[in-house]
Amino acid sequence: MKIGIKDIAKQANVSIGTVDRVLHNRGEVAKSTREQVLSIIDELGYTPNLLAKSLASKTKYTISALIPDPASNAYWQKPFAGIKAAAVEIIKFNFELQIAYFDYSNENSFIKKTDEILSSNPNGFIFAPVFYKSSLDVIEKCDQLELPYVFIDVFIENCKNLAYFGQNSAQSGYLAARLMNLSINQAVSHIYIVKPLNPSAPVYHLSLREKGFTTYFSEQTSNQAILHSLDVDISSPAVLFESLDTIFSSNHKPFGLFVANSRVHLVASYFEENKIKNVVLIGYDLLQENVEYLEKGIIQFLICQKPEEQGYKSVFALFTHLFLKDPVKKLNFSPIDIIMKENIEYYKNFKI
Amino acid sequence: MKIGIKDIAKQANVSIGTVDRVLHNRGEVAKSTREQVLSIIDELGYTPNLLAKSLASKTKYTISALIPDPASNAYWQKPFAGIKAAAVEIIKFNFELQIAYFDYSNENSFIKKTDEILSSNPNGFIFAPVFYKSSLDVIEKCDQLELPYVFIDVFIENCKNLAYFGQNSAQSGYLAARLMNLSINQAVSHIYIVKPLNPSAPVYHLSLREKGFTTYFSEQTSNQAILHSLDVDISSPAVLFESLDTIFSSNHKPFGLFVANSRVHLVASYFEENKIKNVVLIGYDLLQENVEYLEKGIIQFLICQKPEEQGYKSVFALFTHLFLKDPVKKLNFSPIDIIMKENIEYYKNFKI
DNA sequence: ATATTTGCCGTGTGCGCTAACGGAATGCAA
DNA sequence: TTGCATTCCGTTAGCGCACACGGCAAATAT
Repeated sequence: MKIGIKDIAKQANVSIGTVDRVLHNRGEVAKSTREQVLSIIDELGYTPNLLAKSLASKTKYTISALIPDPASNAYWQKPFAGIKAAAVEIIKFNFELQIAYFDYSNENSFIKKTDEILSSNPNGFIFAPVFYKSSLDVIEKCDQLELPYVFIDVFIENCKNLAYFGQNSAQSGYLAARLMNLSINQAVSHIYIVKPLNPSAPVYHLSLREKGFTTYFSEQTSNQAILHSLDVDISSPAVLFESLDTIFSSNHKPFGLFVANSRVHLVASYFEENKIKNVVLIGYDLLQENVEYLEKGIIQFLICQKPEEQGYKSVFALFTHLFLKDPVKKLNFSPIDIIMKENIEYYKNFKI
Repeated sequence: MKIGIKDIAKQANVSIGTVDRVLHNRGEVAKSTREQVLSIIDELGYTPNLLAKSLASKTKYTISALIPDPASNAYWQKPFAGIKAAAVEIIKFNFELQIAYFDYSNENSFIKKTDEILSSNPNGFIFAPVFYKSSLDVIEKCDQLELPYVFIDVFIENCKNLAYFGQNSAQSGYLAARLMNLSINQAVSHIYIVKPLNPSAPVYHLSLREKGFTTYFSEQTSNQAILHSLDVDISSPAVLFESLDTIFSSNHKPFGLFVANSRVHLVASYFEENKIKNVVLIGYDLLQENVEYLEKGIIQFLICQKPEEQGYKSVFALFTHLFLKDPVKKLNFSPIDIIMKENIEYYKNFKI
């Protein structure tokens, strides 16, 4: 027997109107009766019927999301998908989702879009604070407006953000190193840490992942690995291939390559073209191209951090905060999935 | 502007009562008006408001679940948790969940419980068909009663089950073998496949996992592994330890052990007690004990197949079938997660 | 003294839908 | 013609809640 607003009204000898007023802090109720009602609510353990609530409620919520343009950044299609999936689920609770994009290598586009969003007065804001300086401005404005905001993918410390959904980048690099080390069976192995990125784009995850990777090997006592770091420009494939040529023609022949982001497929295409075998290749994220190279056996390991889920959960964090008014966990790291040829099959499709 | 039952009533020049009658096939409506209403529903793309629907609806659904007793089988606490989590989510849609248990090593308890459940006339049935023969009887009865049923954990072919949620056991064994092979760096390596089970309990997954494991090694051309199979009785630790003693004192010293179910912690405790190091130990499932041994470095890999999720999704399959009347995917394999010391942290807590 | 404000509270309507009830129209038998 | 099923359909009362409205008393003003 589920108890409702009517039951507590009867218990308190007041009308449901009064109960409703104390539930929503809409004032106009004597302190004594207010406390009376409150105690009965507590005693009977009343929880509102969310169905009836959103059916009767006229208040609409709009939440805005700002992420790098998925059209020009394959990785961000994943959080994007998650956000959209969450959007359709909460539309029935009078929630509307507005998604905007910025150019990943253009800070001004980020600034411009945030201005637009903030002036549209949303009830919640999800964004990827990839540009540190500009993000601090945004954060300050949000705090002033008392607008709840959620970080996705990138974390900035000491903020009043409602939540963060992303990865533990250093730990994933650490794990990648463990996997690389597992594969080592030579006396001396040259390992390359490849950091592929466009110039002027932020490098947040890259350096953290590298750090985790090197940390692992520095902890190994019987260390047979020699680590090299290699920054590559991927604005054109030719430039990338050239960089890789220098490695493979050096006298420090690579035993393995750790590519610190989702562009590992570019390196894999180099492997394929040059028929390179028996070199361990580890990278990130289940982009279609990466999946294909994994299945071909050119990539050995992909590390995946459920980016769809991050998008999905970001939206739901705001939903639970705004609608359910329940507390939200602030720091949320995704699981670090290890994907190999043998278990890729069941990770292909995103489902919640 | 969301369109509702009222809108289509107006369009069709009938009352909402009539519209409701055609929507629910409750008869008492002339064929001509029925078709008229139907075409308008189609034209306007009407989708019912589920909130209002379940708020107004008086029909209750009860779905029953029958699984091995979680109290005496640590693994089954996971699907159990998932089932319960799903139960609280659909309670607001007038769904009630009744969970019953049977004794994993007692077929009669299974038969008895299924009888009880079927005579209680539930609207849906989730069960683990671990006993093949008895399960066939249950399936036949369900088909007669036109009661939708979902298999969890164990799959029986050629049935009209609504769905199956479980693992691809052979593939997970195959993956385990790959991981074992990764770790091999000796010329000749003795690998033991350990199958721990109580006598008289079914062995469904065990043999499939073993098969997958051996298949992998049979496919390797440069095979340095010699496989041994070992059945052990875990009704008492002493018996298990004795079996392991014979292995470790043999002249086929193990390079690695693949324990084909969640009892790997028992083997790990043997390792700990006998200070066995540098032997690769691979097992299944994130039981608390297993997690501890993984973190201690005694277990190298745990393979996990999201058992909570299987329970959760089984319930939701029935929900979508009964309430949403949407189609349900029949065959659902869980992802095969590879868990190591370095990524265990983010798999510990079950969350949907 | 009456008029007006203020604090506090109950009532009523409706969100979109379900399902019982009852009524009008038709058919058929007495 | 009357009586009584049968077929078809409209009306209505909720489901639990939000929120506007109005009302009654006490407090303050004129």
